[in-house]
Amino acid sequence: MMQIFDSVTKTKRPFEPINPNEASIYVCGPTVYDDAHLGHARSALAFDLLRRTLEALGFKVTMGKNFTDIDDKIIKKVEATGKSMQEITGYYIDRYLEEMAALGVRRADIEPKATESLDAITAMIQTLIDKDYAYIVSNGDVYFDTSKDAHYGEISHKVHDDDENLSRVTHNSQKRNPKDFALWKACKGEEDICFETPFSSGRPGWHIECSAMIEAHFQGTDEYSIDIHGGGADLLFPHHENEAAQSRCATGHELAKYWMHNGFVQIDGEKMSKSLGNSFFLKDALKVYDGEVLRYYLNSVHYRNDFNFNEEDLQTAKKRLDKLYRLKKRVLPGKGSVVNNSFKEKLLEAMADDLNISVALSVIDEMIASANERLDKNPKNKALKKETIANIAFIDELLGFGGKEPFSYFQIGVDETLKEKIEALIAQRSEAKKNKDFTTSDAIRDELTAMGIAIMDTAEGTVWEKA
RNA sequence: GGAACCAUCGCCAAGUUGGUAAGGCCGCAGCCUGCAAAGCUGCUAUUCGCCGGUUCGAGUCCGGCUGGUUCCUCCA
Repeated sequence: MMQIFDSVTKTKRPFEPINPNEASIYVCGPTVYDDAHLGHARSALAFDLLRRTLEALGFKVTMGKNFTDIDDKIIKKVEATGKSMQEITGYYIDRYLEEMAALGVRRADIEPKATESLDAITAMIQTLIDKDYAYIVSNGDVYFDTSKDAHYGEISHKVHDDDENLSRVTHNSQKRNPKDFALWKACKGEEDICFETPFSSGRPGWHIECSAMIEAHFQGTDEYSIDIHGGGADLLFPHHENEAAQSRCATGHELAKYWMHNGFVQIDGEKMSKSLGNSFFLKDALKVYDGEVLRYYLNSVHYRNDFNFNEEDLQTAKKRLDKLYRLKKRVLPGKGSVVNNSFKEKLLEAMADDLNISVALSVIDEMIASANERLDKNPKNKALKKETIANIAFIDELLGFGGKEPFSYFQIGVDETLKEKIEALIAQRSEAKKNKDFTTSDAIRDELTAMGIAIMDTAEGTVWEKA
C-alpha cells in the first residue's frame, strides 16, 4: 500500500485513488522566462520518482505538468530583448525538456501551456463571475473574492489576517478583501500582451491557469479533479491555496485528494537566489557533472527535506553509483533472468512509504555487497549474474539509474584519442608485467593516475575508469 | 510581527503507531594482489542540540530553551 505525506493534513495517508488502479498527478511546471536551476531539477526529479513508483506498484499513471508561458517576467524579457514572446518561451521550454531528459526525467503525458488553454481559463473565470465568486473592477481586472469561499485558507492553514500583513498587500488596488487575487489582468498599455474575452482584454493571472488546465485535461470525479497535486514547498501559499479556492468554487468539488510539496535546494548552506549570486543553473551543472550522477545525487535525500548541494556530497554520491556499475561490469555480458523477489519487494516497500529513497538505496547497497561476496566465492555463478542483471534493470526502471553500459559509464568525458592512448599504455604495462618488469609497469600506472585514470587488474585483464 | 518545518557517528543520511540507533563516504585492521586498485571480512554513536516532564521503558510523546531553514511578496 502506497503511503503519501499529504501537506494539507500533514500526515502520511494511504493512497486511495479516486479511480481504482489509476493515479492522476498534476505538478506545477516552470515559468519559462529563464534557464532551469537545481531547484526545478529537484522538483521534477521528486515527482518523476513518484510517478515511477506508482507505475511499479501497478497504477496507471497520468501525469500533467504545465508551462507557464504568459507572465509578467516573460513580458519584461520581451521588452528587454526585443524578441517575441513565442521565441522566448519556446526556447526555454526546449531547454527545460532537454535538461530534464539529461536527468532521466520522463516526459509528462500532458504538457499544457497557458497560451493554449485560454478557452478553458476564460470559461472558468466566467463561471466564477457568474457564480458571484469573482468580480470585475473598473480597469477590467477580475479578482477572486476570497471572502465568499468558506474554505479559503484550509490548504495552507493561513486563515487569520494580521494587521501587519494587511498593510503590506492592501494598497494600490480596488480589491474588496486584502487576500483577493487576480484571475485576469486587464491590458495596461500598448506593450502588454492581450487576449480578448467577454470581461476585458488582458491576460490570465498566475493561479487560474493550473486550475483551468486541470479541469480541461483530467476527468475527475464528483469529489476531486485529480489524485495528487504537487510542486515546490513555496507554492503552498498563495499559489495552491488560490488554485484550490478557484477550483472548489467553480466546480463544486475539491481540486486534489493529496497535496505534495518538495523541499528546497540550497547551495553550500545558503538559499539559492539571484540576489546572492549563487543560482546554480542546470545547464551549468550538466557541463561539469554527468546527468545520471546528478539525478542520483539530487534524489538521494528525501524529497521533503531541504537539500544542501555541495561538490563533496556529489562526489560521495558518485562513488555510491560507481559501485553499482562496477557490479554491472562483473555480471555482463549476458541476459537478465528474473528479479530477485525479496529484493524487489524491499525496494518497493521502501518507495511505497512516501518515497523513502534512503532505505531504497540501502537495499541496493546490500544487494551489491551480497552479489559481490557471492561472486568472489564463485566467479562463474551464471544464475546469480543473470539475476543481478535483472535486478539492476529493475533499479533503472524504478529509480532511473544504472541503465547505462558500464564501460561507457566509466569513460564519460574521455574522447577517442585519449582512449586509444590509455589502451596503448595499458597494453605496454601488461607486457612489462608479463616480463616481471614492475618498475616499468608501475611507472605506466603512475602516468595513467596522473591522467586521472584508475586501473584495476582483474581475472579478465586490466580495466580502467576515469576517476 | 505572525506561522510552519528541522536539529541522529568526522561528513551525508534512515529511523509512522514509544521497547533499546539502517545504509553510504571517510578512517583502522585483515584477506586478495608482484605492489596497488577494485571486491570481501571485521572494527568505528551506551548515544540521538540543551533542560525538564509523562512512562516499567523515549531519538521517537508533552513543555521550555538554543540553533538552522522556510512561508506570510514573484519563486521549484
